[in-house]
Amino acid sequence: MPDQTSHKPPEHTAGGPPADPNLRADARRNRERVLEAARETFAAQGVDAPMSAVARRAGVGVATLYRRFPTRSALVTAAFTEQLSLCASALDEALADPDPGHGLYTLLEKVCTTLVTDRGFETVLMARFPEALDYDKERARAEEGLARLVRRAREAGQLREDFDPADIALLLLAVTGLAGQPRETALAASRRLLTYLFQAFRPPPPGRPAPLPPAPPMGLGEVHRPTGRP
Amino acid sequence: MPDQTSHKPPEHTAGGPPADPNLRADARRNRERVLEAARETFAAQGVDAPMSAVARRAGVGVATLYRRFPTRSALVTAAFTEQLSLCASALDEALADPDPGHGLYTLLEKVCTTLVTDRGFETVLMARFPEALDYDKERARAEEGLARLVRRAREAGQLREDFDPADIALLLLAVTGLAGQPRETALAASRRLLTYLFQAFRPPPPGRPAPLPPAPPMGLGEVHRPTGRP
DNA sequence: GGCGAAGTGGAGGATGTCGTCCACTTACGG
DNA sequence: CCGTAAGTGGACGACATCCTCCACTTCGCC
Repeated sequence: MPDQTSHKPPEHTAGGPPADPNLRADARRNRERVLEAARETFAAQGVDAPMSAVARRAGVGVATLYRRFPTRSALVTAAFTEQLSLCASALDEALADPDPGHGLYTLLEKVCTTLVTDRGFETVLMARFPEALDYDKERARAEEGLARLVRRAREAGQLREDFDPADIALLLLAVTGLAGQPRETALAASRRLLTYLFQAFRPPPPGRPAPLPPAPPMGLGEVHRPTGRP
Repeated sequence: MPDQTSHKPPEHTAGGPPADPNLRADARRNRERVLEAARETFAAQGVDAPMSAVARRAGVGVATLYRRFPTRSALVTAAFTEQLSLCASALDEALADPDPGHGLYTLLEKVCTTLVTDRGFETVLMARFPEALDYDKERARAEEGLARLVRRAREAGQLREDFDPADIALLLLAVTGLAGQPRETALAASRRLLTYLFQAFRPPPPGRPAPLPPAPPMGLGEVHRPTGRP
């Protein structure tokens, strides 16, 4: 055989869904249980929930949790990776849609639903955990794809001339504000807000000039992170 | 002199700006310093900032703080009373405006600016501290006034038929989502979002039916409070 | 001035979370 | 089977925050 000294490609990536395939069976099982517990706990109590709560819910000792996910960021990141890649493929679908306006709307509806349903996800999507290193690449890709989608929709006359890609971030941030409500309420609110905004995003009828104030300087990756204690 | 026995009208209201008039001079001074420190600290670190941080910033011992404001709610509540009553008078002005649409817009712009500028204020405005008892009456009044304003604006043809008072709460909640951004960004974002939404709130041109999904069941006082730890 | 009550600051016990360490258990290749 | 290394749970020390208690200081009236 060509080689042997355990010279595995160095952990090819961090935080991702690839549950190390050379993990003992029970360990891998536990890892999954922890991730699920994390999602549930975060949804119920927010991303600041005590680690021990996650461990308890998973039926696992804290040590296990800390061994698999040394920091809270790692846990949060890993817990929402699935949702993240779901968003990524939703973006691909949107780009493939022949009707860019429809594609954009569908995409945002999906993302907003996730935002409002899986509480804590905004923390990851909105770059609040910079430690999620490989997300940077992912995010750049997303940002670029979004910009393309927006440009196309605008050229197709489905978005007003003064629409700015930052308005997407604006919308996502706004939806985030609804996330505290009980699930059904939040869903209804999110749908309604989205509908309102999309109507406002369309080119205005010729009669109404309706100028906008300038777009805020926000990109998906540039949203401000809440200050830790100084 | 005509009278003396300190028979001041009994504390005409609670929780408000009327710093107990029969408080020793230095005590009253300290109370103000604490309130200002609280506003600053909350703005910088959020309403969960340690009480000791507030005390330190005010240049006071913790005991002083706790004597004046026995609970965190009391402090938060008191700290934002001024903003609250500012909002109340803004509502009165709006109701007095002969153009209900303009009044509503101006009102919301003021409130949103406050929301985005004084971080932590949403906590009070959005009923996150139920202990603020007298707010209940205040809130009921606000809710009623808002409903009236909305009705008038709708009757004047300045709001679409399917506009719902809950959409105001929706808007405020959405703006809350922007509050984490740095001040200037948040302000720009808030203005832009408001403009978008107000355009969507106008009656649609006859050509476009543009139905809305149902309004979420939210009143100003019914926003869900974040779960404490169970 | 001087005295009493109101006011004050900081120490300190209670509580809760973090993250590590280590003696025990379990999977799984031989 | 059985040995061993991977895996595990919970106890534990460090640390932050809460809030109370009490000896000392200051205000303001006589």
